[in-house]
Amino acid sequence: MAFPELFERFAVEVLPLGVSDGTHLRFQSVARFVTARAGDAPFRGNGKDQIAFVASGSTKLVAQASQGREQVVAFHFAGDLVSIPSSTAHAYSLCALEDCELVYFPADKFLALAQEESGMVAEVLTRALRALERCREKTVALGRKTAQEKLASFLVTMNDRVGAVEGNQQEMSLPMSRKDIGDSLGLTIETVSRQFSELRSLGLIETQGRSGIRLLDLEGLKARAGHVLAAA
Amino acid sequence: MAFPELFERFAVEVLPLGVSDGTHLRFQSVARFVTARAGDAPFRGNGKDQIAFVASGSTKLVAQASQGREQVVAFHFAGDLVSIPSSTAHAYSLCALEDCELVYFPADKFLALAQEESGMVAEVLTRALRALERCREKTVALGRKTAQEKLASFLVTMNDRVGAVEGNQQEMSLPMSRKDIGDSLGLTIETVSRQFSELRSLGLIETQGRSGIRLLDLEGLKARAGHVLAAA
DNA sequence: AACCCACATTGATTTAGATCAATGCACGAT
DNA sequence: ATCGTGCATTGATCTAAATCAATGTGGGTT
Repeated sequence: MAFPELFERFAVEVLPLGVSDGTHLRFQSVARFVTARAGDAPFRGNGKDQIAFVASGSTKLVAQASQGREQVVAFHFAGDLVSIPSSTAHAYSLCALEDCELVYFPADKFLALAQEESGMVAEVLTRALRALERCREKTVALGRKTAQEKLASFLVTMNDRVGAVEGNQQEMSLPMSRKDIGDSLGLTIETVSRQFSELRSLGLIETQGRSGIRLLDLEGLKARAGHVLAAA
Repeated sequence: MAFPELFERFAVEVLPLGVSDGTHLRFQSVARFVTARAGDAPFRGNGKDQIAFVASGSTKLVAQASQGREQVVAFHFAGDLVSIPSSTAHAYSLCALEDCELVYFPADKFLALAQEESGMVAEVLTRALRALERCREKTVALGRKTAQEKLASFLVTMNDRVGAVEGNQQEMSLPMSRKDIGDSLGLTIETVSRQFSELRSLGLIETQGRSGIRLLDLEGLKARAGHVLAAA
């Protein structure tokens, strides 16, 4: 995709309707366009906060802990806006799961420009609150769930986010490896694999190759995910 | 504290300078004022997102998982703004650690009003991004750290947030119990207690009664926290 | 179509932290 | 001041998941 088209995709998703041409142009002038191959880490924390828009493909935001341990903090798909912090207790890097097209902005300039258009800050705020909500749900899983509950809730969440394949509502193709899933759920590859096998033998899922997954019993999975809905 | 004073504290902290009188009044008209005693859960998820401002005291945001397991998603102190989600996979409740004064807003009305003043949305966005950053750091701890690293990073973080007692930079009084700390770090009370003892015997901290903690060696604690800073 | 290699699965063993069980102590109530 | 209760500490045992160790397999490459 050519750069102008890339930026247009960002504009359509994130800039509110009726944004002024001036703002539009100023955003474009601070944007940096990057294409990344699967496995690349096009961005590493470099002391300045950044904001990335995922125009196509999918990414993971990874934090490094000591001794080579890694924690996947979030996965992102086309249309997502990612805030990448830099002055935190852990180094973060954004990493492509599949080939990706990304639009980068320095966070300070992005936020300053956003303030020119009131609807724009609101849009970014909405997205930030959604990201916060997802992060909190992940916190619950990491802190208080068993391996099986973690994987079950992961699959239910991903089913919502990556959407259906070829019309079947409960069929999806996951771009991340077992290692990525483990690093996201605080588990090892082996435990993830064993839980996949377990869910398979319980008749809740079917796998096809390395990335194909069909949820045979969404309600059953939710029941095993340890969710507790708010009382009405 | 009387309600007008309570609201004023919110206005000073969150409303940007020079906000119009009209907006100021409209905010006040949708606000609900609540005082809570230590241990109270003045707010339980009820189907509508809410925003709470902590005027005084401190709170925890707790998510329920199945079988009575609880995860503390965040702690809050005077001056903090909390977003309380409702339609998530887990039921959340805000709970007072000490006697508290709170100002509640329905999230939809709060956000609509915020858009009347561009600086206001920006302020809320800044706070949301800070909350997101904290939540991500917590994710790293929960997913990839040992009990000792979890407690060490918790203490370092709290030292930043609750600040100093009586001039001593590294002395603080924590409002939360061992149970709360465990529910925040994904550990049991016993493990938290054992790690307190361990850090004590390593000469890194000193405890005084149930809530007093002195960090004797902040650098030593950070070294045991498993942090990995971004390379310059 | 056959090959290769990284990824995934399965099995055996170990271990960090949970659970079960007393004991100790802080701090508010009397 | 003392008392009693709930919180914290310490100890013994158990277990879910990690680690160590092969073996299998999907999917890209030639």
